[in-house]
Parts: sequence; structure tokens; C-alpha cells
Amino acid sequence: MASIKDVAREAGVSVATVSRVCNDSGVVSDSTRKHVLDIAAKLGYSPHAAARSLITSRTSTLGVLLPDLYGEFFSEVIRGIDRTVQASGYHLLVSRSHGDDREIVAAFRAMRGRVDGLLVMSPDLDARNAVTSLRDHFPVVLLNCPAEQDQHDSIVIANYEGASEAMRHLVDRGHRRIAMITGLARNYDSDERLRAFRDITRQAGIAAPDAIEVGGDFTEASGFRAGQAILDASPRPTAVFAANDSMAIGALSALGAGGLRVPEDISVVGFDDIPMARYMNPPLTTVHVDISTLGVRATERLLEHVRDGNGVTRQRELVPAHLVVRSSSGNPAA
Amino acid sequence: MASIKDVAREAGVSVATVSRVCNDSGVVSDSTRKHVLDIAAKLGYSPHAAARSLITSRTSTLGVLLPDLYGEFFSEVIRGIDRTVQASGYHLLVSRSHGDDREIVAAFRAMRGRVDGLLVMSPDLDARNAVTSLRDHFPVVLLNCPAEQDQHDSIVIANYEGASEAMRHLVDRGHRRIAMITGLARNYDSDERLRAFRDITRQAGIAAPDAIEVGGDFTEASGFRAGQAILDASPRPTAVFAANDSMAIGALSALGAGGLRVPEDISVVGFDDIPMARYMNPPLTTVHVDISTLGVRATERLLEHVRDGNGVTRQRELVPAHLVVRSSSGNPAA
DNA sequence: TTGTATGCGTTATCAC
DNA sequence: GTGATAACGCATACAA
Repeated sequence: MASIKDVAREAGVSVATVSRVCNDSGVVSDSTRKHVLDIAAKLGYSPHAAARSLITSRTSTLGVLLPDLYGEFFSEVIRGIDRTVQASGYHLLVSRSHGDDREIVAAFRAMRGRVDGLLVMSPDLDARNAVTSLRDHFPVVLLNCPAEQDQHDSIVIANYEGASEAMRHLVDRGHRRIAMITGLARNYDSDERLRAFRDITRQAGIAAPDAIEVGGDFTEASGFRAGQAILDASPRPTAVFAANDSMAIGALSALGAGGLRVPEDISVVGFDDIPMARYMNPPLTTVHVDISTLGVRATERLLEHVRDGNGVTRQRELVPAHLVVRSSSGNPAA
Repeated sequence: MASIKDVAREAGVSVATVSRVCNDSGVVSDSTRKHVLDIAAKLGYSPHAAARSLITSRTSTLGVLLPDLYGEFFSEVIRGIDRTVQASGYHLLVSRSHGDDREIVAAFRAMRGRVDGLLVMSPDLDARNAVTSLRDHFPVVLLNCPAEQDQHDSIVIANYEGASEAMRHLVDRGHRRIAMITGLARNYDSDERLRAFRDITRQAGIAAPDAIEVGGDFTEASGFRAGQAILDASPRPTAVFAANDSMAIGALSALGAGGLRVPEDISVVGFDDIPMARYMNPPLTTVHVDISTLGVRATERLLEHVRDGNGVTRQRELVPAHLVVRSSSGNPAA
């Protein structure tokens, strides 16, 4: 593979000149510039990224640490991240971690010399310490993580607000027996949405067994199982609030298979508004989140840090979440 | 950030010894090894990836070039890739390209010095030349690309076989008016699935206007629009074969909104078997593809190349695709 | 068993 | 305008 030396020799100039041409730095005469460019093209030369970043101490790469790459939600987040990263001329290094401290620390170490900054998406409540202790090494932006205000730079979904809106919608429609399908245990998003469920039901004077919580893990399969459990519950709820759309869709399927009509017999509300939600049968009432914006904003914030150093203030940014009423929710049966 | 020099100085040894300890190479006495390890831990030292790859000329990173990061299909592919990459101690650099030659070439260049090998997923039929001309720089494995047998290393879905099975299923059930919702134009997957549609309909003696093709682009929205067009078609088809599940789901929605019952009035068959397919209402009959395996196998093949050099033979590998009959397909109405 | 010295490909600081 | 040359952090051949 051709190096800067090859180009210099072939063009009859020094490596310094070739470097200047490639980086538009310093002053080079038009004629030599053109000549060097020609030779470089002929040799198919492209600078060696590792060598360059060794001397400049910049990699032009951003890292992203994800809990798992599953389903449309993450797909959309990555989409937003990728779009922004690419538009800024950066590269994207993705890594998955199960979320525990040890693994996050290991991932951080492995990133050294590979990235200029890191996007961490770890809704696991245990991971905070790892992030805090290692933040000194390079800029970090937290994405949908449980973080104290101003402690870290972070972008989070308005989980509580969105879930509250969804729950109020159900209560306002007259529902008095409501089930919640929760997400993974010790997960920030899930906990916040559950907190709203509890607050709103309490405010409405609804208590167990009229307010029940069924455990899920954000997958369609767990939503399906939860739906089956709700079918068997007595008294049977007239409405279901799922912590995300995938589970709502799984529940929709189980409820339908059990002979219930949605929304006539039972209402179902999800969270996220993944692209597929509106195409469900019936179209899913859900809390809309501009998911890719989550990725876009996080990346923009990280780029600010990477470029402007530590001059950027730390703050917590909220991505709004609003209820979109479609056909899967209605009034409870008389 | 602590470098190897800092560790060496602090430990009172040479950088060579520190290097040997870190890489388990050469022979180091147990006592100094332990000592060096302690100091390294104390200083929070981790080797600088760029510096290391400059001297070893290996990056421990694989690149993946994708057409777009949209929907569950890509999500699953990346999932498979990531799992394999990570299990092998490699990193993953993702990049998106719109698929045209120029952009692919640019992406290749930018990858120089960043990756040891590249996974290219570009179903666009125009991109072949770019890949061929740049393959010399590092190992490349094509993922679901139109490639001549033995010309490149590639993994492809058994598009034609799977689509044929789906079409035969419909014909065997007695359908004589069938619509196909195609994918993006000039897309390999779409073209192969369409080829099966045309072959099977021809073999069954079905011709226009009983065999119609409606244009889509793999999104739910395009499937929805196609579904509306099919509602208005006359004679109206009794079955629909969509080039992927997302479009099938969109069509399901449009057909239902138009008052048609599935499968009583019209059958719908998809392709991919994304996780959500079985939770549709009705559950979607579709061609199952072990999507993440596509990513896993491609990554394994690429790793073979990266590790064993050019000793690995080039070949085309097929990922099987088989029909899964659920409830969205049945016999045509009398 | 350990240390010294060289070079990987690039940019940056000087001279000229 | 251009060319030497020193660094960047590390691995390794060779010397001790």
C-alpha cells in the first residue's frame, strides 16, 4: 500500500510537501500541488489513519457503547447517530456491553487511541460509577442513562412525562382497572415509566388488584406472555400500558388470540412510536419519541466537547415524549 | 494519559519489558511481571491502539459498509456481526453509504489504517466495480450483494429459492390472481425475489393483469401505499407477495383499512421473518431467514481472511430461506 | 531475563 | 515555497 514516502519519491518532492498538499496546510505552489495530487491519485494513495492520529492525537472517530442491539428502537438511535457522525466527517465505532461496571470499564480501556469521545447508552442503574470514574480520559455523553442533573452531559427521553400522559389518557377515558407491562428490571427507562404508572393510578384512587404490574423485558415475546397473563387476570384489566411498543405489539397478539377485541374489550397503549406502530391492527396508541433525534442530539453534544474541549458546560437535555392516540385505545366496555 | 514510558519509568524497567508483559511475549520473570502489572494498574495504563497498529499493521477492527440502517432487518444483521466481532476480540467500525461507486470508493479510502477487513453490504447492482477495484487493499466479504460465483467472497440469502417457495405456496392454494410488492429498483434482493414471482406465475400460466407488480421501497409506508393500490386493482388479486416483511405489514394495514379480511378475502405473504412477523394480526406467513446468521457467517469468513491471509478460497455461501406458513395466507375466496 | 535501538507513517517545527 | 528532521507510542531484533 502506497505511503506518503512513495508519493514524495514519485513526485520528486519531500514528504512534507505531500503532507501539506493533502491537508491544505502551509503554502504550496499551484503547480507542485497539482503534480502531487496527480501522483497521489495515480498511486491510489490515502493517508494511514493510525499514523496520523498518533501525531495529531485525534482519531476523527466517535465510539458508542450500547446495551444491546435489538429491535427498531436501537436501530433508529444508531441511525440518528450515524447520520450526524458521518455528516461531520467522523467515523463510528460501535460496541456492545451488558452493562455491568467491569465490562464498561474494559470497553473504555479498549477505546483508548481509537476514539475522540464516547457515547454511552446504559440504562442499567449500576453503571453510573464506571462512567464517572473514567470520564476523565475523553469526553463522554450519556444517552438515556440515569444521571444526576449537571453531573454528566446527558440526553434522556421524557419518560415520566410521556408515560404520565399515556396513563392520564386511559384514566380520562374511564379506565379503572389498568395493567402495566414493565421493561427490564433495574432499567432506567422502565423504572421511570413505571413510576408514572404508579403515580397516576394512585392519584386516580386505583390500587391493586385493579392496578397490576406484569414483568417483561422489552421484547415482543415477553409482551406476548404478559398479554396471556393479563387474559387470565381477575378482575381482568380494561386497559394495558406497555413500557415499549414491542411489548405492546406482543400483548396485542396475545389478547387477540385470546378472543379479545381491541379497543372494544381492552385498550392497549405503548411507548416509543416505532415506525411500525401505526401499521398495527389496530393502529397502536403510543407515546411518540423522536428516536433518531435522541442519537442526533447526543452526537452533536459529543462533537461539541470533542472540538471545543472542556469549555462546554455539562447539562441534562430532555427529548420530549407525547401521546399519539390511534385506534388501540378507547373507552372501557360498559 | 499514561503511556508505556510512564509505566516503565515508574516501575524502574525498560519500555521493552513493559511491552513484553502486556503482550505475554518473550520471557519475563514472575516478580517483574507482577510488579509491572501493578504499576500499570495503578497508573490506569492502557496501550494506545493507534500506536500499536502502526507498528503491528493490524488494527483489530473490522469495518462494515451498509446501504442504510433502517428497520429490523439491518438491526438483526448488525447484531449478528457485532456478536461475532466482539467474541473474537475485534472492534467494529460502521459506515453507511448510499451505494454509488464514488461513495463506496471514498469509504474504502477512509478506512485505510482503521480496519483489517471490510464487510460490504450493498445490494445496489451498480456497486460491483467499486468493490472489485479496491479489494486489493484489504480482505473484503460481500454481504447479500450481487456477485459472480467465486469472483468475490460472499454470503447471500437464498432469495430466489425462498421466494419461489412462497409463490408456489400461493399457487398451490389455488390463487390465480397474485400481486407482488417489489423492493427498491436495482436492488439485488428485490430483483431475485421478483424473478421468482415472474417464473412461478409464468409456470402456472398466470399473466397480466392477473399477475401485477406494484413498486415499493422496503418501508412500511410504501407497503401501505401498495396495499391501497391493490385494493383498487381490477381484477383485484386474491393474494399479495411482498418483497419484505415491513412492506407486507404496511399492506396488511392498508388492506384491513379497506375492509378486506386477511386471509379470507386476500392472502398476504412476506419475506425475512423479522421478529415481529409472528405477532401481527393475523400472524404473517413469510419466508424465514436467519437474519443474524447472515451477519455471523460473513464476519466469520472475514475473520478467516484477516487471520490466515490469502490462503482462504473465495466462494459464495448461501443462507437458506424457507417458508413459514402462519395465518395471513389461505385459500382464495370461492 | 532484561535493555537499547530502530522504525511504523504521519504531522509539525524548524531551517533554508 | 520547500526540505530535513524530530516527535507520537509502541513492538521487536539484537545485544548484553
